[in-house]
This record gives sequence, structure tokens and C-alpha cells, in this order.
Amino acid sequence: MSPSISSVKISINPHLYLKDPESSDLGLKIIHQGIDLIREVGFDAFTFRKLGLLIQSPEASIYRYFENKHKLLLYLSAWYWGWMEYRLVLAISNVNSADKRLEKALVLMTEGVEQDPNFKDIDVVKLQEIVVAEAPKTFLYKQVDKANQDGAYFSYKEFVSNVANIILEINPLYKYPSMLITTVIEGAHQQRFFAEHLPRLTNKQNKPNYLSKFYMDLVFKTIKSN
Amino acid sequence: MSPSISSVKISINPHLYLKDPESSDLGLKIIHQGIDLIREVGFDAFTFRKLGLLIQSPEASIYRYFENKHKLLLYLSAWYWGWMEYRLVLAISNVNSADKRLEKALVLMTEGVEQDPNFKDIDVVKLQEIVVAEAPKTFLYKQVDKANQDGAYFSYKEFVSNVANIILEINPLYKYPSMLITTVIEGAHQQRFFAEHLPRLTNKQNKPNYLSKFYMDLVFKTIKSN
DNA sequence: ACAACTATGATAGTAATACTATTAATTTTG
DNA sequence: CAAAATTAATAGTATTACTATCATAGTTGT
Repeated sequence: MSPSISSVKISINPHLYLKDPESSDLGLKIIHQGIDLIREVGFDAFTFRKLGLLIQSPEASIYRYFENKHKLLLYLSAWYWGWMEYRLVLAISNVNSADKRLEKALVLMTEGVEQDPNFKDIDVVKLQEIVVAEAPKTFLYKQVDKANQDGAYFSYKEFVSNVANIILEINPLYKYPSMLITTVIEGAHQQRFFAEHLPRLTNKQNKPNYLSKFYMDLVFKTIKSN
Repeated sequence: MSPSISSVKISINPHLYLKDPESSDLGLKIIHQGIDLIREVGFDAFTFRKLGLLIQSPEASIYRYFENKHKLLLYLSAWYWGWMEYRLVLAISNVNSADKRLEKALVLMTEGVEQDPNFKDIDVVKLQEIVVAEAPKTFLYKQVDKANQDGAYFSYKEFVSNVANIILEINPLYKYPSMLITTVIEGAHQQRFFAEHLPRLTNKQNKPNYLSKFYMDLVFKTIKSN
């Protein structure tokens, strides 16, 4: 068990907000209740007006923090990946075997999360649900390139690059480490969603870790055999 | 070379439209120019009003064919997967070796398409771009279950199930055939998108078929080694 | 204690979107 | 050729996605 860290803050590129939501009560309310509301009604039906009613503040006030709801979603997924990166570093530091490190990374990428005591403010369980269900939209919209310039995907890319490096340690000749990682990350999200809504498209098993078992098997076979 | 078939029609579940767009000139215009416009401006910015201006018909007329723009997108992806299923059947019929059939299926799933002379009406190249870029939204929205009831994903599921059966022929003990297939399909779409917009997240190569090579390698290693 | 500043609230307004309704003109079909 | 069905033309409504303005409350520096 590592001791808990009292003051870690996930840093987010300032281009994603107009005013740092972590700097005020109203800002915090926007992200907390925002997570709730998006999860509840889905991102499409989510509006700043509804959020305003929920937090009892005029919608105009919310616009002082975020340009629009897409930016809020980008902010939330940037936070999620910043947090994942931080968990990755914790999980693999001081682990010598590259195989073990890759295993730990894969578990992080494929398993559901639990509440993190270091970030009591944010309900990471709900946040993950949002990222799984809505984040694909964040890069599948016409303004990806703009969002990318704003640093929206920075932590995601860092995360992928960290894991890709472990793969290269294990097999320096493997040509597609990043492709393999992103295939796994997005695949795991997808399967989680399918299991709930389109079961014929997946192979849900009763054992709890079937998702990470599936991807672990796939990754190790792919990079090890020749 | 198979002889060309003069009258294949991809059949779509009638719940996806109010009036069959293939039954009239206006209907055809809606889907043809609809494909164009969605590809051009992205699904979010696409509106029936804009489409109406383009085809010089009032937006109200378009609403007689499709309840809303989401239904149109569902219709288009249903058509795409119906067409893919048809291509799959053509590609693997009379091929005895299961390995060869799986190879052919994987090529279909991972490579870009070319114009299909059997369906001159529909620009499948553009349609594929839309499906790659926008279709994830079709199952990542709150109404998936409803759409599923309307048969929106029928052909997709059939396609997956066909390929899953080939995998089971090769390795009857493999436990996750559908998961593997959907991971590949969505992964290939994703990588295609990343290659263009977020290159650090993929490993684009110069050789033309690197995507199918990557996934072919991954799939065969996964189901064959133990 | 007071001016200056900042954050929020309260309210209003605009352009665009996502539809629905109505009637008239046109085309198809029996 | 009459009846039926389709489409065009137009208008209208509720909601969304913002922007603008002004008042007020709290905070900071001196």
C-alpha cells in the first residue's frame, strides 16, 4: 500500500476552459453535477440550461467557465486521462519486470475503476462511465484537430506512449505498439458497452476479469510469438 | 470474377424509415445528397434544413421519409452493413479453407472500399467515410436499445456472427470470437481516423495494407497459439 | 473604513435547430 | 378522367446555444 498523497492535482490545459473550475465553488459544482447530469441524460440531451437549473445558477454563469458543452466534455476526459496516467505511474513504478508492468497497465486499461480516495471530489466511477459512453464523440467530431491543438488529448497520448514503451522493451522489433494499445483501450470500452446493450456483439463471461483476461491474452500472444 | 448481379437490393428494417427512400426520386436524392452533406459538414452540423436547400425541396418533405437525422444515419449504417454482409458472402463462398475465409473477411473489415458496380446509386466510398467517422455515435447514444429493437444493428450482428463462426471452425475452443471481431472492426475504423488526425496514437506505415497486416497478425496469433 | 475589483445572479434577447401543421399544386394510378 | 397520393410552399412553435446588460455581494488593498 502506498501512503495517500494529500495534494495531487490533475493539470489540464487551460485552453479547455475559460476559467479554472477548480478555483471556485461554482466551478466545482459545474464539474461534479455536470458529471452526474451527463451520465443521467446522455451528452446529447445535456444542456447548460438543465445544469443551471440543477445547480441553481443561471446558465450564463456556466458559460463563464466553459465555452460550450463540448469543451466541458473535453475537460472531463482530459481529467480522466490525466488521472489514468497518474495511476499508471503509481502502478508500475518500482516494478522491474517489463511483463509485469505491461500486465498492470493492461488491467488499468481494461477494468472498471473504483473510487479513488486521493480524489474524493470527483466521482471517478461515474466519470469513467461518461468517458466510455461519450468520449469517442470527443474525437469523432469535425473539430478534432482544433481540440488536439488545445491539448485535449495530451494525457491520452502520454498514456499510450508510456505503455507502448513497455511493449518495445519486451519486443523491440514489434512495429505497432501504439496501434495495439489504442485498439485495446477503445476495444475494452466498446466491449463494456456491448455487454450491456448489444450482448450478441461480445462474449460476456461470468468471471469478473474476463475483459482483462481476453486483452491480456491477445496482447501477449501478439507481441511474443513470431 | 463473379458475373455482376443486376438486381440486388440491400434490405433495411422498415422501422428505420417512415417511407422507403428507395421508392421515389426524392427519397433517393435524400440518401445520395445526404451522404454527401454529412461527409462534408459532419453529422453534428448536418440538418434537414441544409439538406433541403441542397436538394431544393422543403425540409418538411424530408421528414416524411425519416423521423429525424439520427434515423437517417441509422439507415445509412444499416445499409452499409447489409452491403458488407453481402460482400462477405460473395468473398467466402466456395472457399474451402477456413483460414483463407478468415483472411478474406479480415481484409473486408480492415481495408478501405472501392466503388461497387452493383450499387452504382450509392457512393460506397463516401458512405464508408461516414460510417467510420460517425457511426460510433449511432450506438453510443442513449437510445441504443430502442434502435436495436428497430433492427438497426441486425446486419452488423449477422456479419460479426458469420466471421465468429469461421473462427470457431479454426479453433472451436476459443472463447471470445465475437469480442475479437468487434475489437478488430472498430479498431480498424479508429486507426484509420487516428492516422489522419492523431498520428501519435497509431503506427502508420507506408505499405498500403499495413492495417490488415496488423490485424491479420493479431487475430491469427490470438486464436492459434495457446 | 472605503474605493476598486471580481464573481455571481437576474433577466432579456437573438439566431438557429428540430420539428409540426396547413393548404395548394402536381403527379400517379385505377 | 376522377380519385388518391405526393410533394411544394409557407408558417409557426418550442428548445437550444449562445451573448449582453446591469445589479449586487463579497473580497482585497490601503
